[in-house]
Amino acid sequence: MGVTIHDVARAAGVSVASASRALSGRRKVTPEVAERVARAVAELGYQPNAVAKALRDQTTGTIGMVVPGISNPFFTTIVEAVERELQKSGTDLLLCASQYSPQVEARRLATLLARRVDGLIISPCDIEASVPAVLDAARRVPLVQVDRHIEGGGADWVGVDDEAGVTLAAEHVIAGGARSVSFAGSRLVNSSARLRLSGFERTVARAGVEVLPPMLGEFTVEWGVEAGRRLLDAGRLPDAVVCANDEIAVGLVRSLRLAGVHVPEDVAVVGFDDVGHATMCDPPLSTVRQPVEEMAAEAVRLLGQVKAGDPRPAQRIAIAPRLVVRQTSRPVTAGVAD
Amino acid sequence: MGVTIHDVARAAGVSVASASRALSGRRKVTPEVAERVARAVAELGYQPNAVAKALRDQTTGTIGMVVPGISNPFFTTIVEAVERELQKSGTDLLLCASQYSPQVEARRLATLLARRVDGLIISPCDIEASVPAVLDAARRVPLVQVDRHIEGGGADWVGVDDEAGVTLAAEHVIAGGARSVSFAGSRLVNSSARLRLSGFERTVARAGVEVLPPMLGEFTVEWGVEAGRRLLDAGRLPDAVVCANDEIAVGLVRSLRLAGVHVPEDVAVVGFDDVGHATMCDPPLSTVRQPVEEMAAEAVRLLGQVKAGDPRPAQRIAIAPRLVVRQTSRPVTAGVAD
DNA sequence: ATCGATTGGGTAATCGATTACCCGGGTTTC
DNA sequence: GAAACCCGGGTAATCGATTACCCAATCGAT
Repeated sequence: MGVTIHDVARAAGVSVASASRALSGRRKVTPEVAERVARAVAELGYQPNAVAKALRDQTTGTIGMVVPGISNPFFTTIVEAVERELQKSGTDLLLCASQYSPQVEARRLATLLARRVDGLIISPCDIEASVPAVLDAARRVPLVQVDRHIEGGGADWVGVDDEAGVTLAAEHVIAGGARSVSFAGSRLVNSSARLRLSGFERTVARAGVEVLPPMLGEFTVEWGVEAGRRLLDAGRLPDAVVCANDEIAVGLVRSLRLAGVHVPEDVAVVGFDDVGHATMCDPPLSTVRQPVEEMAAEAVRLLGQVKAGDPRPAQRIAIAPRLVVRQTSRPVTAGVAD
Repeated sequence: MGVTIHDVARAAGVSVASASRALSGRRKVTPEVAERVARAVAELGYQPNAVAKALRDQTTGTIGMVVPGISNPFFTTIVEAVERELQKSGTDLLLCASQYSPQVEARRLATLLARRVDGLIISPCDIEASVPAVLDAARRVPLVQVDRHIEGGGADWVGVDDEAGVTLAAEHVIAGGARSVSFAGSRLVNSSARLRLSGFERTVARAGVEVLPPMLGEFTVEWGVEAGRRLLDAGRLPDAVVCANDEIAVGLVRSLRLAGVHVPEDVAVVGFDDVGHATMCDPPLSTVRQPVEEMAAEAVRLLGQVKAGDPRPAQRIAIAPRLVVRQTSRPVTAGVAD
């Protein structure tokens, strides 16, 4: 079924070396040979076997990527950006989803390594449980983490400055007049969840506003809805809620409005990520924009620099996020606050 | 850097054949040998090279999947379902996005074939332009199309019965009292776009209601918004709009409501797909549910049956969709319809 | 005691592309 | 005119895992 370079060489009446050289152009051949090889290739429909090439060259021209889930638009946005970036160097992407499970994640890493990817980009699903698999992989091939990261400084990382992001969000609602604030986030199983909460707490403490206990669940719309319900049940609403991502914010806004609460008049809401659906929800969501394109470019660039098991101290590149004020928070114009 | 089975054999003091047999269990070895090989593997951190295995076995244990884009939640849902299904047989998925471009699609297919995937699952982005690449690929490896398909019967296909789906949607709004209807869909570059329009036209013609000219753009929220604007500009609204997917429906509902039009009282809207955001938009969207999980299972099953370049006539498996009535259309209760 | 069968282990071929190495013929240079 | 050099082409080693094939040892049966 497979036509090999031997078949091409035979059909062209030359040796496999000549055929290979004619195809790769890595050594000169006479126009005559080039011509006959080209004709043979066309006739036989020859397509080089990348598996054999990979074995011989000890490089596959692929990099593996592991993200928690591909139904989360934030991750698909990163994936697309990474793919675009890799395309420039003719590298292919092997994409895997860990399904938010450290066990699945470890298996995915193992098969990617078995397939001898030239590098790995990963967003580890658990700040603690992902550690051994990630460090082990980093020892074998160049690896960079993107967005989420494991604890300790064992591997390079590119992401947004989470703490700076929530600080922007919190200061924004406080500047808009909020005197009591709450936080709707995720259980602290990954780095984003932790840093966004800690950044929030630090900022509000400094500002001296009243802080309601944080609500921690999942990074989903459903959890946002549930968080809204809890606020309503508590009988007293904060002036503003800072959310750890857009999904939560969307759910929160929906459940508040369903109960007749006005957003942003009664409660201001700010999300995080600004991918996809922030603009299309109603009203459009104020949020903190992650510079996904830059992160992807930076991750790929960094991947090209790191070597497997490099003893050099790991780099952490935190890109500054940007606040995007839409309609779930009060715009701050000089002197208008409150 | 790479530890091979030779290293393991040496460390265990046995031949590579014994090491290989101890690992695969495909022939018996003495407990003594098994034990020493196991210890050597653990000590050296040996991990079999899947590239070499693939070359030798002439099978990679991977199948390739090409979808138009991974930011479309419908495709990611299918991808996840396929991945789950393949996991059962230990097969890995190589996922590629064609970015809605037949050229990119052809390139992706070529690299997947070069990497010697054992099979292909594809949702071709263009009903015409995708034909040569898809047929060529089908000649080389087992291939099944999912959801979208190319024209002509050249390759197997699994998907939803698009015409039956829009028929359900159209009959539903007509039963709900609509006397004038419109269709918001996509330009006819792929099979879904064509079949959904033709199914709509057939149904409304049969029902004898007034039909406004169809609006054809993209499968996006933005186009839905634009379609809503066009309806408003036209000065006269239909009683119902059937949309070719949920994104369009979401955008349409938003732009109508923004203009003060009541949904479903003034205009009923029905979408198509029922993945992800149909439930979380406001109000929740009535739509036609695609049985994604079944489609994925069926596609994988079919892939296991087809052989490359099989002269057997291609199969087309159309799964029946189901109407899900939520709140953008009037529920039909006996005797209540207008 | 001897012959055939069984069992477990080792050697080397295999998959397909690349390339180190070698060779022969033509040029150039002193 | 001979030595040194290119230049283009061919042969075979290489990457790592698997396994066809061969061999020696052991066992059971006659």
